[in-house]
Amino acid sequence: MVADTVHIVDDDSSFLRAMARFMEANGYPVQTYRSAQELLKSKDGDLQGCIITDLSIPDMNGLELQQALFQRGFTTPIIFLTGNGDVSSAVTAMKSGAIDFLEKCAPQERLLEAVRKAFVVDERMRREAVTRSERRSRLSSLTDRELEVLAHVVQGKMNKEIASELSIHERTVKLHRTSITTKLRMQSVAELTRLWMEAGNEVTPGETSS
Amino acid sequence: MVADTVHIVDDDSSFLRAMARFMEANGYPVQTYRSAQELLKSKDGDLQGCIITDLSIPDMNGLELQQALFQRGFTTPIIFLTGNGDVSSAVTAMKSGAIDFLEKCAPQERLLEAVRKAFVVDERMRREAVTRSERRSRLSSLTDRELEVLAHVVQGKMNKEIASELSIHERTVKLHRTSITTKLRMQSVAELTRLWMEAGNEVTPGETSS
DNA sequence: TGGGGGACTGCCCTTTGGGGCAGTTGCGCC
DNA sequence: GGCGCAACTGCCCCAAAGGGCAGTCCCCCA
Repeated sequence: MVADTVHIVDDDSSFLRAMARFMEANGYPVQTYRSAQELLKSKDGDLQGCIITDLSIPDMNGLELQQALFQRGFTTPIIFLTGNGDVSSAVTAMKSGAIDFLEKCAPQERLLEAVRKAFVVDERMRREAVTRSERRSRLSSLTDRELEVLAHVVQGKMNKEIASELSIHERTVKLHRTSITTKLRMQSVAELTRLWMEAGNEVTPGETSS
Repeated sequence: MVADTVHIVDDDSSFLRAMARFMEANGYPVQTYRSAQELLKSKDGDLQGCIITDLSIPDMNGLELQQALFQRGFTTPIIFLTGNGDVSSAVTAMKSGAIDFLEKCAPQERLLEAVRKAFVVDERMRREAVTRSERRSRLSSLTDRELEVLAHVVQGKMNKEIASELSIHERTVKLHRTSITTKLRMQSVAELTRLWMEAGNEVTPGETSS
C-alpha cells in the first residue's frame, strides 16, 4: 500500500475523476472507490492517509461508513464532502470524530486545508499507536508473576512489602525485579513507572498493609 | 453561584421563558441571558453546568461567544440551539468543541440528552482541573533547587549522578530529597514520578553522563 | 544585630536494593 | 527420563538510599 493516500469515495464517477485529478495536482497519491463496500473490501492492511466521502453513497451512507470503519478498528480520519448536507448529519459526523464536513460548493482551499489537517492527525495517531503497542509488547515479554511484581513496584512498595503481600520471600521479589529490569532494559523505578503509565496501565493503590 | 446551572442565552424573550420553564420542569436550575455580553459580564467566578445559546444573538453570534468564553478560560460546555442553522456554522461550532448543535425544531429529548452529556463533561473537566492544579500547587511548595533535584530524580538518576550534574555534594542531594518527600508526603520514586507526570511535566532525558 | 531560612558539607549509622552462588520444586515437551 | 524454564528459598556481600548530628555560608527582614 502506498503511504499517505487520499481515499475518495463517491458514486458520481465524473466527480470522482475530477476530485482525483484535483488531489493529484496537489501532490497527493489518490485511490478512488465507487462505493463504501469497495473501500471496506480493499483494505489491504489498513488505510493510511485520509478518506474523503460523499454523504450519500449507494450501499451505505457516509455516516454508516464512518461507523463501519470505526468498528473495524480503522482510525483513518474522514472528511465529508457532500452536495446535500443537512445540519443534523454534519453534527453527527463531527461528533463521531470527522475531521471536517464540507459542502461540495465549498472553496477548494477549505478542502485542501482539511486534507492537510487529516494527514497530520493520521500521522500522530499512527505514531501514538505504534509507541503504545511497542510498550505493550515490551511488557508482554514479562511472565505473569513478573507483571504482578511490577504492578507493586510502580506503586512504590518496598521489596519486603511486596514479598509479604504475595506471600513469597524477599529474595524472590528481588529476583523478579532483576528479571524485569533486564528484560525491559530499565534500571530505575522512575523509568518503570513511566513505561507502565504510558502503556496505558492504571496504578491501582491496592491495600496498603499498614 | 448555584451549582450545575443551565445557562440559556437567547434574544427572543418568549422563547427564553419557555426554555427556562422547560429546563426547570426537568429539574435543572436555570439562568437566562438576553445577550452574550450579559452572560460574559455575569461571570461570578465561573459558569458551572452548561450553556445553551442561540446562534444569532444581538451583540455577537454564538460562535463568537464560544470563542470569547474560550479565551477567557471558561471550559463550560456549550450547546447550540438555533432556528436558522447552516452546515458551515454547525461544523465550526462542533470543531470548536461544542457538545451539540441542534435546531429549535429538534425533539426535546435530544436537547435533554445534550444537557445531560454536557453536565457530565463539565463535571469531568472540572474535576480534572482541580486535581491538576492541586498537584501543581503541591509541586510549587518546593524551592527552585528542590524542583531541580526532583526533575533529576524522576528520570531515575542516582544521588551521585545528580550531585555531579549539579556540582554539589551527594549529602546535599539526599537532603533535598528528604525535603521533597516530606513536603509532598511521598516516600517512593514511583509516587513522585506519577505526581510529576500527572502535573503535566515532561520528563526530559537530559544528558546521561557516560 | 540577631534570627530564620535555604543551600551546602562531613561523619557515621541503618535500611533497602541489587545481585552472585547454590539449591529445590513443578511443569511441559521431545 | 532428561531438558529447559519459571518460581522459589537461603546465605552472603556490596552499593545506594535515608537520615541523625554538627557545622558553615549567605541573604533577607524585623
